[in-house]
Amino acid sequence: MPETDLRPAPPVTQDADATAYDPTTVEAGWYAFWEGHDFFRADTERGQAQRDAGTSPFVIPMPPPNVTGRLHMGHALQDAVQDALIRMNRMRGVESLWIPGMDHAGIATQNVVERKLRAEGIERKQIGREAFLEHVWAYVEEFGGIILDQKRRLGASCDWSRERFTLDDDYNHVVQDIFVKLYEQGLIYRGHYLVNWDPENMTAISDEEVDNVERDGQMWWIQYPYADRDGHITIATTRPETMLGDTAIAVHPEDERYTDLVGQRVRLPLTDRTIPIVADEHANPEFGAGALKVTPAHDKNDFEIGKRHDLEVLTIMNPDATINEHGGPYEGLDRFEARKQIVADLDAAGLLDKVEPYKTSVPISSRSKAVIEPLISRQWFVKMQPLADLGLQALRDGDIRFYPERWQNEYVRWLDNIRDWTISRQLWWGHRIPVWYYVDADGEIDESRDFVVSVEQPEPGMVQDEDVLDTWFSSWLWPFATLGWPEETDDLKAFYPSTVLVSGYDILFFWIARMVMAGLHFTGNVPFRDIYITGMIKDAQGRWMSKSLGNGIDPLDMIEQYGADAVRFSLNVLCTPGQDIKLEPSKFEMGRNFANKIWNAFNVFGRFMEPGKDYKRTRSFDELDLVERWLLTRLNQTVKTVDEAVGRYRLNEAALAIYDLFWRDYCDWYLELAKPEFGEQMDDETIALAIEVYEQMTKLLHPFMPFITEELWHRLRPREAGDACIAAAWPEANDAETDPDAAEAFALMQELISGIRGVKSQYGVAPSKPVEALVNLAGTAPLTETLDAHGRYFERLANVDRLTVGTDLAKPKASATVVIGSHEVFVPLAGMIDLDAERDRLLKAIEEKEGFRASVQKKLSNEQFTSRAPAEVVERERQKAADASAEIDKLRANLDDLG
RNA sequence: GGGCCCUUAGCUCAGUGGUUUAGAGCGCUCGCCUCACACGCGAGAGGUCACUGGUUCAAAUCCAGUAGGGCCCACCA
Repeated sequence: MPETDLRPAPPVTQDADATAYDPTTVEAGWYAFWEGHDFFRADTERGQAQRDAGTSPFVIPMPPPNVTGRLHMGHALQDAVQDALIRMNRMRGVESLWIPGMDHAGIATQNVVERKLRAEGIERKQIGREAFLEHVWAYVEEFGGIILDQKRRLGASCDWSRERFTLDDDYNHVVQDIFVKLYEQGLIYRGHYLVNWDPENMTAISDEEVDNVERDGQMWWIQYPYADRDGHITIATTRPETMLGDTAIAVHPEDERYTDLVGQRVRLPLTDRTIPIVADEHANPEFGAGALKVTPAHDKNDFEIGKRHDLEVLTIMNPDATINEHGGPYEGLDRFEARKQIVADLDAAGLLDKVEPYKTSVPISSRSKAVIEPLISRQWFVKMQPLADLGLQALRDGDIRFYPERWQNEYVRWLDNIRDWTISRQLWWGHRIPVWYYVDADGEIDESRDFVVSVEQPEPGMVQDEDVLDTWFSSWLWPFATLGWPEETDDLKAFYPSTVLVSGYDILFFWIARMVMAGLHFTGNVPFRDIYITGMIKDAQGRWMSKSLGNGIDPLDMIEQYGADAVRFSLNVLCTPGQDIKLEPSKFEMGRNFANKIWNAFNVFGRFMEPGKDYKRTRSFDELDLVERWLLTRLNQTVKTVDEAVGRYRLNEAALAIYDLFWRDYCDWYLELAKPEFGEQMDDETIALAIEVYEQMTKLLHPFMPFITEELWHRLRPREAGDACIAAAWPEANDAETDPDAAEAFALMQELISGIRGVKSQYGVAPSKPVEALVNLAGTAPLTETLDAHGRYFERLANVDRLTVGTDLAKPKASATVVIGSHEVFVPLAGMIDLDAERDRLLKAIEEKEGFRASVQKKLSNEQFTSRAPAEVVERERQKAADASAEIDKLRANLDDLG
């Protein structure tokens, strides 16, 4: 063999009894073969040439998985879809690029390493930033990237030569560059604001990283005594501990109960402070006591009220959510401890009016699951409105398109209500914020001097901002940063914008919408034209798969058990765009069984092939046998169906169409007729046709089941070293080899044969027992000839040893009858016919037909229908009624005949 | 509070440019180790397409509403 032939050795032939397909050996070798031949690598020059010629290369940016992640079913689903699209387009001759890579995943990765170090007795803070980051890098070196190998197991044909990591040096540079640009454009600003503070990770997070969870809580009604006279005002709160930071009471300006109290002061219980009562529209007279405690430093609405009334903003918590020095006796207590204590103290002081159960929605950090504490803090933000406008405009202009379309509503809704993005994170693992500060004599940041925004250190001695950027601040650049932007690289010119993004709806806001905005803002172009939203994988009960529930299904277990091809095929069949998938392992049996079918079907002709011989058909289409012309017709129809379905991103429809073609048409009908009898040989012409169609189906199936198809590709014919299924030309529908008449004739024979089989089954005649059959056609001579010439079909498929075809055949005594349209089949069953059973059978058939005819006639008797519906439709209905009548007549005549 | 999705055979789901007798996989029934495949072959049973009303010649499909399930966003403390 030539040196460049990297084909794996064929799997050891299994022994005669073990006929089930074993994917393990077949799937082991081909990935190296593909990679070795560089089939995954997109060629920039070819891509550019295609773009110049007006055809865009086909490009998918792979959603980069977390560097420390493991493959889960969601990845497997999306990869199965993406790889199918990539392979299909590559076979079509479109330069195709699937860009792989990984995300540094700031908080997630830092947490993993922090936990690991803690288990070893090492605290992050003790060893310091630099040492900690060394640990993280070491961890990433050792355990990172496993997920990419797992994708290889699935057969993902991504271009590894273009692999990127969001924390690579050059990527890091791009991120920092972007920060500087946005700052200079006035789209990044720094400020003290109330942010979502995660006390567990001790960092700010964005609004999108907060989940609101409904919980059973309590509402406490608390008395605040007036400062200057007797009595009190009662407020209701779900968070009594925050009262330590109250700086006002608010009542509605038109709330008559309180109008004369506005401007007076109350004594804040448990502290020695007095605070004013202010009038603010935000207080709802209908809710609670109508009076509202105002804690500007720990509540978003209160913060706004505070601004309106120029109230003091008093932060009472430390970053770890313990009470700070403003909490007096409660200093040092955790916020929930403090709550208990404060409630107890209020109760003791007689200031607690009542406590009632109350459902509240609690903000939870999606990262740590800790309860978010709104906290004033100095952070960096991106001003989003100008970017959102771009994103909305792109959709309006039709520059991006969602599949399924309804997801654009979510996209629009989010962008319409866009809020500024908190991008700074108090972490160490991530892209350092490119901002520099002057230091004073004590080495502290000199707040009196302006900071400098710059990638490089502007002056010796300046210190860089300690914080890093939100992970998504790097991910949103993925589609163009991976292609070399901001350099005008050849890759960028050839492969940007990409074609389609395949992702789940869970990251529509986090990632997809932001990529659109970044693409538009920085490159002036959308990052991708199509957005294919997949559903999410759920367990059999419809619950999210999670570690804590232990209900996850590991794709690698499934690959081991069923094979990668089976997993990929099944996932593609199950995947209706935008719809969640309830998954259980048994779902993969469909794919496994199919792979087994494919494998075994090859043997039907494979065992007759001479090694090394290239079988080529010499017969023209017209010279082919009827079933062969039918098969080619079905093949060509299926190619059209597949192309059409894939054009709408309906890979499930495409996969099922090929499945049907292969199993129902090719195996169940064609092969059953093509395979030789007993010890006979298969002639070369038959082998050639069997191979030809099988080869075409191999190509159609390759995007879904790359391994088994590649294996069989090399068994079908002698192949040159570089000849591979992955690089084969995608089938094109051949109208010259499509014969609707043959298809129709064969379809009729299928019905007749099924009818005869049905009679035999009904009367308990063994399928292997030969029977006689008379086909009484409704008077068309050419059809008679056709059927007559193909008695062999009836013999092979229904064991009809004597077939009579005619137009005026008399029904033999003691025959069972099947009526197909206006045609009849008589099956003489002397001695076996059960008159009562036959009568029942015919009666049932009559009943069904009459029901059908009645519904058609009802339509026809409606004058509105006949006058208003298109003539063509009415005619079709008339024909249906006439056909049904003819069939019923035939059935009745046969019934009468029974006596 | 606003919005979206789902409800089709025992189970899991396709199908909604309106018009053949609504499909698949699994399960079920009957018969088959028919020399490619029991991960298989043949033949069957099984559905008033959640409910109500409307539009239409014609509705599983379009519109309105109702019920049940799920999700997203907002959040009057």
